[in-house]
Amino acid sequence: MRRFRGESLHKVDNKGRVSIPAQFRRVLEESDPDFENGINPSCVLVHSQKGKKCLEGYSISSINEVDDLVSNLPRYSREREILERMLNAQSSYAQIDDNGRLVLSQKLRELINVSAEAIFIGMGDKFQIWEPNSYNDDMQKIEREFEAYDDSNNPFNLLQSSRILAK
Amino acid sequence: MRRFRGESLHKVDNKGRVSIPAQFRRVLEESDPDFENGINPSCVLVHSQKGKKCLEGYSISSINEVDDLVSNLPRYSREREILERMLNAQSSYAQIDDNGRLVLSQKLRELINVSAEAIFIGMGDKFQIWEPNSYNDDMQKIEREFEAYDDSNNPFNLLQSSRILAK
DNA sequence: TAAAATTCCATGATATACCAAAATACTTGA
DNA sequence: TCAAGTATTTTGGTATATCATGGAATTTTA
Repeated sequence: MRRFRGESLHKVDNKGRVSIPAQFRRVLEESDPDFENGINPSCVLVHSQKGKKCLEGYSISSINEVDDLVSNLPRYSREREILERMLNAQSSYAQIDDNGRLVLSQKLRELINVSAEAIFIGMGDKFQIWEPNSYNDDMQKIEREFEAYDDSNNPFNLLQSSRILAK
Repeated sequence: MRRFRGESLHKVDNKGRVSIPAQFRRVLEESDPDFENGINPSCVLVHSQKGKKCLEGYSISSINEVDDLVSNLPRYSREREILERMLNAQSSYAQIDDNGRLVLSQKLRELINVSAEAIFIGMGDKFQIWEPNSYNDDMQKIEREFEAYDDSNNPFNLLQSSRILAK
């Protein structure tokens, strides 16, 4: 599976239109069955936690993966109700236009405080959309947090150990 | 399968007419066999859950799924009797008109305390209709409930853990 | 026949599709 | 390695279609 990688800054016009980074588009195309039929690919934008100043963009196959897990929970369970509210109620389809853009509604722009520019961040099987300054703040926060670890409990160790366990 | 996503606020006129969010209509069209024949799609409105001040709208295919589950229970069991009452007796067909609206009868409006406005909430394979203030209250309740979870039993873990298990 | 419900029509607002220029990246040949 | 030509991406502007909504006309019901 192709992954979302890298950072990419884009203009947002007054209608909310933004270009999706071309490489991201390749990922979305690869995982949207509609694309086969000559239709522009879609993605799903999720704003899961209030106070979180970014949107998360999922390819069709990765959002399906998440939704299928939710659908496997008992239909009228409280956990399912909560997850549907957090994931489905706080999300929207976004179809890419012929020029490779999607539109962020007024509401979405306000949620993440975006006006003239937005930055796209590759996160593997999803990507994030931030107002550039908010992103810098968040990135600094993450870097500080990372530096505070010592060698023994560095997050990278988690990769190392599960790899060993797997073999 | 296309899913109901997002929140959408609509006017209700004094005859009880409300527009269904256009994206919701697409979902209903996709799953109503009648739509093929040029007929406007229908949905089923259920108002069963105790104390819950909302209606739940099902697409034809998802209400069928629920009905099939009920049908699998022993024909004369008490549980089945109860569920038929809650799901079938407390529900109604609603056909969408040419302008994409449905009408909420006086009775339904009173049940959920709706007058001038109603908000539609995407919940995956169904949607909910709320009086806007009631919805805000309910959403706050869910957020508080969500925050009260600790890392070990957060509902999102249900997704995460099964995802790892699957691999 | 009056009230209620449904269908039909009209319109401003919103969102989508279409076209085109500017900017960037890629290819190829010397 | 460079440079010219080509293709792709990003971006702006405009036209078109769809949506949400209100009101009138028609049908149904009691």
